Amino acid sequence: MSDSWNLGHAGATNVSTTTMPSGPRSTTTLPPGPESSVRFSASGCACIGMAPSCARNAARGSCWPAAAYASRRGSSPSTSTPAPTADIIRNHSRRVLLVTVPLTVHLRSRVPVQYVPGGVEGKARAVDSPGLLSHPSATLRSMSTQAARLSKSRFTSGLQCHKKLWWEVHEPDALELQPDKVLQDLFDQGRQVGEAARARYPGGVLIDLPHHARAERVAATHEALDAGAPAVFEATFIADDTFVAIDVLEKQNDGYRLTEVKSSSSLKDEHIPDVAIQARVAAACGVKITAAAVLHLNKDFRNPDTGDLFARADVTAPVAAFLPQVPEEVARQREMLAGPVPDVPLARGITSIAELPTREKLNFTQQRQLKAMAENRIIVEPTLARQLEPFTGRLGFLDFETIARAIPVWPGMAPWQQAAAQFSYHERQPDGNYTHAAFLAEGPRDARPPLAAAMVRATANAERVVMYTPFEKTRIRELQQAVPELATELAALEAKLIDLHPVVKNCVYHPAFRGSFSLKYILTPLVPELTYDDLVIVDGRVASVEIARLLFVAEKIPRNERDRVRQDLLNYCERDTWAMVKLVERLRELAAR
DNA sequence: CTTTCCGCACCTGTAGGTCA
DNA sequence: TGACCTACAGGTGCGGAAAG
Repeated sequence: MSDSWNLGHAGATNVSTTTMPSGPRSTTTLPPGPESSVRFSASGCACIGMAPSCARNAARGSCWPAAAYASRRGSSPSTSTPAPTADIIRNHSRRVLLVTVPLTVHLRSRVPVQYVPGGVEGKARAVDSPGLLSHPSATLRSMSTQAARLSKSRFTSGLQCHKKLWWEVHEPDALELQPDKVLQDLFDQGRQVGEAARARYPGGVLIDLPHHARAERVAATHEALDAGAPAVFEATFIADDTFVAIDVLEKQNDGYRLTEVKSSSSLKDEHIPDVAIQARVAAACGVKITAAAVLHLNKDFRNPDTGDLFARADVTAPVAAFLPQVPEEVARQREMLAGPVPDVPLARGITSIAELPTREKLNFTQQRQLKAMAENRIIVEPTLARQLEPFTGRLGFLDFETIARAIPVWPGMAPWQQAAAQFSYHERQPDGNYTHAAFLAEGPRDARPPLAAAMVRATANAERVVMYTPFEKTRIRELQQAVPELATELAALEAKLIDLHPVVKNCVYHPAFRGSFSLKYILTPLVPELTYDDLVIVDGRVASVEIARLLFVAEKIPRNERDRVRQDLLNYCERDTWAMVKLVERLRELAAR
């Protein structure tokens, strides 16, 4: 069974930083009684303990049980005495560790229906006629324009987790539900992609009315369809309390093709229910949907105009197969929403290290982690000194911040491709002092050539250049393509790179790492005197969004704010490389003890 | 001599962690 | 949102030993 987990943030029982005033904590404990008893068994499956349930803040990680079951593998039949096996999953929203163990306990909890990717082929016959997504026996109340409680996004949200949906409907203004800068940017990228897609449909009519003007939108959609528009953008329908706005509804022979525009660069399983709810509602409103498609970004497109920006994937068959489940799920969600907040366990499993089965086989890193937690102290392997040996001589420390746009902005770039737009570089001089060099792109022009030139110049004298995880290495390799005139120098720089991440992972564990070896997690335990507390930007993803804003919408930002953000970015990136400097110093001390 | 089994090395697909 | 890397599981193919 899988050893590919780490002990995660187990034991960190209350690491949530969000406030949950009326939050789900009350549902996090296993009810007393036989359900909470635990015993091992060779067959059957149940759990130890119970993890905090779905937070109303959008847990983009999977809700139980999909993730738990997806990650479980069958136990080997060849093993005569099967050892208890454990799968551990992490609740991304709250960073709580979960383990499921094959046991024989049954929980009362209801198992929500989940869309099972790949499980749809055999059900295609459930649809009335091949390729016809409209359902003649639709029982939905057609064309209702009263307050719709569900929507496409709410439906897909509910498919993931009923409790998540409940909070989104009943407390939409909750702090945790407000999109942060990074999510806001993601939405914005999606909107830009949606708008770009419209260029493909000449003569298309946009339902250009406010989102809340439901009745007017529905009426305008009808009008456009009746007028014979070749395509309608944001075509709006309401049925059975569910509101949908279809990205593109395209006239095709005797019916319509429904197209959902996605900013992703591939078709995903989760797109199917997304399209299905739209098809269902439109069909219930009397629109004959004969085909469904997802229009996503094309990985092979290159800025400015090589290939097609979009790729079309026909999803008629999988959507048709999923369709029969939609009305039932809509009904379940509406019923659930009418009641109190549902008791949905996010996952079941072990929530503390103490509960970990002792026979569980662990790899070296896990064993070290367990030992460190048991003894509540830092553990340093004797091999650390040896592993630090390459980190000598004239050492450089390099960190990038990048931009990644859905619709590529610089020559030769693909959708979502990351490109370095900023770097920070510290270099240890023979006298023991450190020099610093930095670069931050300015203006919409391709930043890679000047960045590469500045970086090549700054790193020329270094013998080795330290990075944390091979992210920088990959970007430098890409720069060789983007800036061919410096390819040789960039290749030389690439050859100097050494990674500090495996050194920490293989040699050091501190209980305060909380299961992670990312720089942000290990820094405070190892170098407590260095913090990010005085900085405005403390997260690479935020930095990335801010750089993009600075470069591409600069004219909308007041001059003084622009200067301030630039300084925030420079401070953040410099702190990251300085953190690596201090980290190496600290590791040396630990190795010398 | 052939067949069968086992351990081992190697390959491939997948999941999780990490970066932005 | 993507991509990379790593670890692991599971499959395959090989050689050698044991069994027939």
